[in-house]
Parts: sequence; C-alpha cells; structure tokens
Amino acid sequence: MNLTTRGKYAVTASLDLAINNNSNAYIAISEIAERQSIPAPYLEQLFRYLRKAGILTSLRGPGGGYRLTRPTSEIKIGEIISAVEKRMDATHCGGEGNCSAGSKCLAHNLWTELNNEVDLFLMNKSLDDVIKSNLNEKKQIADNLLIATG
Amino acid sequence: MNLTTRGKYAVTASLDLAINNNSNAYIAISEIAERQSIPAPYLEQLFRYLRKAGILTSLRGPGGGYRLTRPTSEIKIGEIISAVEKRMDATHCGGEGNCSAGSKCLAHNLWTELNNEVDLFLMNKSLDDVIKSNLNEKKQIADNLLIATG
DNA sequence: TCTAATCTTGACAAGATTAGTCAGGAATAA
DNA sequence: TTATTCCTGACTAATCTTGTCAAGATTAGA
Repeated sequence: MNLTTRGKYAVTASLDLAINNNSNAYIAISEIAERQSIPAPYLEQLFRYLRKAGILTSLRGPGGGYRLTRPTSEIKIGEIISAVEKRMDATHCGGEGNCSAGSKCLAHNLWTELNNEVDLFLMNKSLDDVIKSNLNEKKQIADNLLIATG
Repeated sequence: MNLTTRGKYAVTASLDLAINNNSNAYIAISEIAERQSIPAPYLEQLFRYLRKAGILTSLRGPGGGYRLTRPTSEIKIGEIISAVEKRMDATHCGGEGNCSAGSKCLAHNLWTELNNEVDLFLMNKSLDDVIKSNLNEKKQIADNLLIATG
C-alpha cells in the first residue's frame, strides 16, 4: 500500500481547483502551486496523469490553465489517487494470490479486506464532500467562538 | 501511509508462529523463513522489533527460537505492523496540522479520517481472527466441492 | 503577424527508503 | 564442549520518490 506526496499533492491541487473554480475559468498551475506550496514543475508532472484520467482538462496560452471536467460531487478522491499513484494495493501480488510460493500467503485475505476497506472509503468520498466537511469544521469553530465571547 | 514487505513479512511470520504453536514450543527463524518464503536474515531483523514491542519472546541455543507472548486473540495486526513499520500515517505532518505553510492543508482532515479508518480496521483484527477467517474460507471451498461432486 | 503566457513532453538527477546481506558474538541445551 | 540458535551492528544494492530542466507546441491578445 502506498500513499505518497504524489497522491497528496494531486488531491490538494484538485481541491484547490474545486474551490477556486469561479465561472468555470481555467486556472494556471503556477497559481495553484503557489497557493498550496507545491513545486510547480512537479505539479505539472502530476497534472499530466489527472488529464489522462479524464479528471482535468486544459487550455494552453495566455489565460489558459486547468479545469475540472466534472462537478465536484462526481469526482472521487480514489479516482485522483489512483491516477497518480502506482498502486494502492496492500497485497504483495496485485491480488493474484501467488504471494507465497505460487499460492496465497497466510495474510492474503487480510490485505484484500484492507484494500476493500480503503477503496470503499476513498471511492465514496468526493471533492465536494471534503470541501463541505471543511466548511462545517470552520463553522463550528466560529460558533464556538461566538458562544465563548457571548 | 506505508505498508511495505516489512509489515507484511512480520504479519505472515506471526501467523505462522500462531498456527504452528504446538504446546508452546519455541520455533526457529529458519523454519518460519523457509515455510513462508521469507529471507531468514531479513526476518531476523524484523523479529528484533517484534521482541522489543513485547509481541514475541525468544530462547537461544538448540531447541530455541521464538514464541508469541500472548494468546493469539490478544495480539492485534495493527500492533505487529506498527512495531516494524516506520509510520502508518496518511497525513504529511504526523497529524500536527502544519502541512501547508504552517497550517492544515486542504486535505488534512481527509487523511486523518483515512488514518482512523485504517487504524480501526487493523486494531480490531487479531491473529486469531485472521486464522479463523482463513479456516472458514477453506471449509466453504470444501463444502462447495462436496455439493458439486454430490 | 508577433509576443508572451501557458501547457506538453521526455529525460535526467539527487535523495530517501526498502530490501536484503554479512560477519562476529553471546547464550544455552545436550 | 559443541552445535545450535538468537543477537547486534554495519553495510550494500536496488528501487522509488521527489523533484528539476530544457525544448517545444499552442493560443489569446495586441
């Protein structure tokens, strides 16, 4: 199983795109990179994969940049991660069950279960879900401040 | 987040110990290594950590080897993994929330949630659970064969 | 048409991590 | 006393991750 900066940067950048997507405008990589403290050339590399995966679409030239292809509620975190991350697989064998001398290792089913658990979580979570849950958190903090200050 | 061969070998070897633990005897590393196709000197290295974590106990000399310190139902998979794996943490900041220019990155809460999900799964799963679920699977396959052959 | 802005692509490099090896030492059962 | 087994630290090779870089293609706008 693997979740590296690749996946993390990709998700963060997608969230940035989702939040700053006013009137469907294109947003330049440099802008996102600066806002999210991600090395721009690295992010460029990652966006290739997101484009190939049909998550982003791009426009070159002045005023160009990137844009999400679908509504934020239809783009799942799991999609984004698997677009940039080699494999998000806890088994050693890619699920083939040949992990120990040609047959299943003792822990094979365990890793498969774990895979399912993680997949389910990431595939049921959309960009929109994450944004809304962040907003809710902020709102609660604000509410608490109001209560505290009377 | 990280789950490498270290964690996988450690869990597999622990399962091997659990299964082949007849009358509380000590089992030699070489035996486990061969049975589970794990390089013996590598497994030796991993067993150091499991011993330090209080999961295994050892005896040197002829007839020596390793043994689990507790009943298999009391040893959790999560324990084993965190004993040998650096960190099983999806956030970039060790949970401190300073992942983007000193404050929480847009995805921080998401990774924290994912962490909790995985922890819950691994900490609620004992060696015994895994063994029983493997046995159940075998039993079902056998049953199906019986039905198929009449 | 020209220019500047932006994506596009492929290749490369440094660093970190993982996986695995090795040699020598210490303890213990027989 | 000896063979067996754990114990420890150091080392190496391979792989992966994290970037960097340069040159090119496309496009909006002057």
